Amino acid sequence: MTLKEIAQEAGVSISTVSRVINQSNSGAASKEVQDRIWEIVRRTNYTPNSSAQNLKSGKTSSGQASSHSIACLFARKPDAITDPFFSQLARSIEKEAFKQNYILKYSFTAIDIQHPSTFHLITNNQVDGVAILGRCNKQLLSFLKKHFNYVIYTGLNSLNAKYDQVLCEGHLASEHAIEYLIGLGHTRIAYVGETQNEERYIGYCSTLRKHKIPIRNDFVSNVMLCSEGGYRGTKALLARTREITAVFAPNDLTAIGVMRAIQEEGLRIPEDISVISIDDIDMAQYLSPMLTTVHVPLDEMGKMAAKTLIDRIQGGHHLPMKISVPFYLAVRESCGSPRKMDL
Amino acid sequence: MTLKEIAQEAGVSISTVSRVINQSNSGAASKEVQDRIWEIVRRTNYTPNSSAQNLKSGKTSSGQASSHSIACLFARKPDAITDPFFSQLARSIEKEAFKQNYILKYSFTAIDIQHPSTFHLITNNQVDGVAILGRCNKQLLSFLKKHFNYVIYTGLNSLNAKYDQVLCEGHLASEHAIEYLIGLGHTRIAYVGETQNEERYIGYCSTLRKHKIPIRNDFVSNVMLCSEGGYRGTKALLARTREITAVFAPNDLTAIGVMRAIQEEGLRIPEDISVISIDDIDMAQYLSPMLTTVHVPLDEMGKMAAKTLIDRIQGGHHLPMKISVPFYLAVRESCGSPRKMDL
DNA sequence: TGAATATACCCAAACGTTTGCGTAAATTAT
DNA sequence: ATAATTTACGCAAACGTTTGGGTATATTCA
Repeated sequence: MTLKEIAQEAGVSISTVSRVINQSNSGAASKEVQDRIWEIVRRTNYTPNSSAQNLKSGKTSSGQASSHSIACLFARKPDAITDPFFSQLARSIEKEAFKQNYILKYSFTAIDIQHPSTFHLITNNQVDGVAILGRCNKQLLSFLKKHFNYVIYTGLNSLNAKYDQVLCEGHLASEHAIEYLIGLGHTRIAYVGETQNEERYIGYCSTLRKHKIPIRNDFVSNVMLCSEGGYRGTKALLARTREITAVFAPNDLTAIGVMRAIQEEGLRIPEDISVISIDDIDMAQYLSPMLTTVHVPLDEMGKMAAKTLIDRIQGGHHLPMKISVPFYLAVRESCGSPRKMDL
Repeated sequence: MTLKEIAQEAGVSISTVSRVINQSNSGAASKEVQDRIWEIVRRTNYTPNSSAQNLKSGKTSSGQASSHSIACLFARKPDAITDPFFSQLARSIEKEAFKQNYILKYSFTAIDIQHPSTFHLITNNQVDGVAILGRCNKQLLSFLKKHFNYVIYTGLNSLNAKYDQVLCEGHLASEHAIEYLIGLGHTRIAYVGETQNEERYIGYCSTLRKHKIPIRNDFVSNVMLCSEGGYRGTKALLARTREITAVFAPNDLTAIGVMRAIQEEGLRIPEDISVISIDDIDMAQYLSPMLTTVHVPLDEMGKMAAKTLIDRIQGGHHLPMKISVPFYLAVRESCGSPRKMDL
């Protein structure tokens, strides 16, 4: 079904049909004609050909055509989508976007965004804006800068002030967690997770420093942020030293592996070693012991991200906004005071 | 950059540029002209406007234009994307598709696929094929039937023989798990998970029946497939009866909640109650106790799904294929023999 | 009653491609 | 040397929309 066919059947011109369907008031049609057109539209299940729409309205040189759609880019690592932190974020972004009549058009994960075919799709003004989930490197950033007017960083602090951001301030979240441990009496706190470009690690360091607690190299295991990483890192850590009384993992996924490794070594959580992390993914409260973790309001973040991005697209604001979400410590079972003999 | 501009700069006609770029030999150009054109293309980073391409080549009535892209539809429930089973599947589909120069264009999760705006996007021949993740209802199915030539079911048995399928036979996986429990000596095996339209539940029932073990209503908790569901279902179950010696959960996510509930009641796994499930998501082996579960080769499934769908798109086969992936039991720590007194 | 305005419509150009057809010039065959 | 063929291109239509600029007819105002 095309406008032409509808026009023929309704006995009017194509322009009239177009205007009626798009409700552009400029050249209104009579109630009669409108009804006739809508009847045909509904009966034939007509849907506009978006290629034609885009082609027509996508002015190459000046304005962008609005496709009422946005994209999600999992920038951090290839399988970010399998990290609940990001997939939950994507889900809530989509939900909110949908509410506002935008759709989540692409959500790329394991692919190289700069591959020619992707490049095509992305650059043919097919999406109005992009939400970057996770940090992205310089190269990717400059690529995006070139091709998108509307970009928002979601999830992690990007250290880039040019675009909107909805983020969880990693160093603050870490501080929250570490302060809690210190409050319980811990001083020998290990770190298991990525250390490079990881502000959650920076928060770990700065908070210890603040309390004049030296950062010991043998207390730090640099591993990838996943259960396996947590497991391996902790195994190595415990092979190195048994002095620690607590482990801080930068995310829950890692903490799961950390806990496993500790328990496998015959140690108890929290009696022998406390475990704390950040994120509070759905399953955190169903682990044994229930994970004490800094709750990051993922759904709220996603919602805010979508709102902000769409507002920006619609010209609602022009200066880069930086929205930090609040978090709180979900105190559960995996942390306790260190035993006397440890102190 | 448009063909027109390139043509101008190269001093040739648009048609020539188009033909050179698309390497359609019909009206070849001289080596000289070709070089000149390609030089401009590369220098200016020209990318064809896919809207125009689609518009032109997407014959409404006859053949479809190939966009070298596919879509993923999370059909089962709104937040399927946060279930590692599905997100891992999506990831591997994308990976393989990308290898074959297809891209994963849309992946809808929490949205109503039949909403007008989505409908538009989907039906404007913007994707070559669709991979449905999870089971989908009649309504959705007939919708898809109408609008897509190429559809593949991935993950779960769809009981529909018209389309390609790459699946894990749920009842067999269940049988695998239950047989193992029975082999260990269990007879009082509970089920915690969805019961409607759930073939993993069917497998649970049929395997028990096969062994002449009656299916007790009070051993079955009908809850949603997530950690919370597992937790609540098991809590209710244990409030009802303490006779059970094992719990079968249809997926790992649910099993996490099941384990938590059991441990919270002061019972030990596997000494007091064994827990078994299906999927073997990444973190299954980092739980305490390590989860004994039926390993489903998700990466292989996704890979096969993408391969099959693309092969179908390219006309490689025409009859619906049904590919079942093999699975094996990953025996770990969460199952043991029931204590003597239980028997 | 005539002029101004509003209503209800249509025409046609444009968006960037692809492609059938046409046609000169260059090459080959006879 | 002429005819037949090939090579190397250009012209223009078409895909389905949107939209600026029309033009009749109908309504309102002075």
